[in-house]
Amino acid sequence: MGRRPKHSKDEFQRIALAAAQDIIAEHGLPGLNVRTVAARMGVSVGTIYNIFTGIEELVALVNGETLDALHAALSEVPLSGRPEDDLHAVLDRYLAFVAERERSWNLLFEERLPGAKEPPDWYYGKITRLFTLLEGVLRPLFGPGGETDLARAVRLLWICMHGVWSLNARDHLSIVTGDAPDAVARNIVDIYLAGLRAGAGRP
Amino acid sequence: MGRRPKHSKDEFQRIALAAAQDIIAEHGLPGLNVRTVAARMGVSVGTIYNIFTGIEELVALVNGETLDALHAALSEVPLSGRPEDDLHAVLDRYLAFVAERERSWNLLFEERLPGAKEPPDWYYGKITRLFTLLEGVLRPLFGPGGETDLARAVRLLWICMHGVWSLNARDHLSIVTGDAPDAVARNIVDIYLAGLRAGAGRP
DNA sequence: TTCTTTTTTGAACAATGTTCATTAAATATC
DNA sequence: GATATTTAATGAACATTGTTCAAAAAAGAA
Repeated sequence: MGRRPKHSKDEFQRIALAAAQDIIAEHGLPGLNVRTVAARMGVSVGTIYNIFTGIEELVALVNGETLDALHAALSEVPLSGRPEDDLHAVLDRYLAFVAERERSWNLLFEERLPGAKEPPDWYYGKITRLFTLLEGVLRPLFGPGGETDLARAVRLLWICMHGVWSLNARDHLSIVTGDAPDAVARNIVDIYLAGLRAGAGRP
Repeated sequence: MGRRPKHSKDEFQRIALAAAQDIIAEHGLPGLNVRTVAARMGVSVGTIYNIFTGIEELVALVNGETLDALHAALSEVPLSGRPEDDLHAVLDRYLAFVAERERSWNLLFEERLPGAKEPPDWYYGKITRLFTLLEGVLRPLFGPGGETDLARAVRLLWICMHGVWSLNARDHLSIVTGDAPDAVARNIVDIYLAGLRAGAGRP
């Protein structure tokens, strides 16, 4: 009863993801587009649209893998329970991760499509998991009943970090500062942490 | 000895800038492209390339005007010499400005071209002028001889703000937080300021 | 009036995302 | 086994950008 697909949709998505990662590794983000992915998969462009609703979905998949890898990396950092020490330890691993995976990291900060669609549901989960990890680091700074403030503090810090990488990905960070991105990130974390320690972030 | 240009290059640039601003006001950023600008100017696309090296230069012009207007707005805020009060006053004006000019503001955070070229020289000046203004606000927090730290502190805060608007411009802020962008900005400023007051940002 | 020079034009190109009528292959039916 | 049915896969074609450049148009010079 009808032609059988060569691969299931999930298999196809995994193959497309691998193809995208190869392309990014070899040619960087500019080399990533529907046609190159299709060519490397050995299928036609139309097949990409049988698997995904559009290229943005594939990009989300790549970014999902990046977020997973980041979470895995940060999970391995041993924690002491001292927020300052731990946040710095996590920050070091974070910066190493960014340096290791510069190309796919920058894909997190690219907007590729004219029609802005929101990311798939599972994407939020991956972000939330990272926030949960960071909440574990900063929790000692907030008393019991401070979970809301804690959650907010983590997210604000994430947003600040986003500023660094967003500027850096477009080569615009140097308009603002002569410092390297990791130095900027460290500085921000230090000031932010001092602010939290001083009692800010609790309305 | 040759055909006379209808307008000088500078005149043409001003006309193009006005056309671009009209388009942004009427159709938003998605409506802004070489053809719409040319059409509204009543010239052909080729003429755009006689005036500019590419569309990115026109975008820079619009952004330059936005930065000028922001500087003008912030300049009018009366200052007391108390960093916390003054920074909050400036922040209020800043947030009002962003709300007033949401569309052209977001153009600051768009990357339009594949080939990344750096902004023209005058662009740096406009940014620097804003930093100078903010340095005036925060200077009391830094002793004499603290100019380097002061300059850095201002730039770091700018980068953090960039994170807010960069996420917001792509409708991604809601992935991270349920709070509105201006609330996020205020929170960040408060924590950052507390950190500076606590003595962070001085190596 | 004719020629020269310079501006202005807009058709054409390139790169990208996307669609959809057509083709091809696998299974069902006889 | 031959035919019909159904569904995956194809890729030419479209749409939308930014960009180029040979040709046309216009203004002054000869």
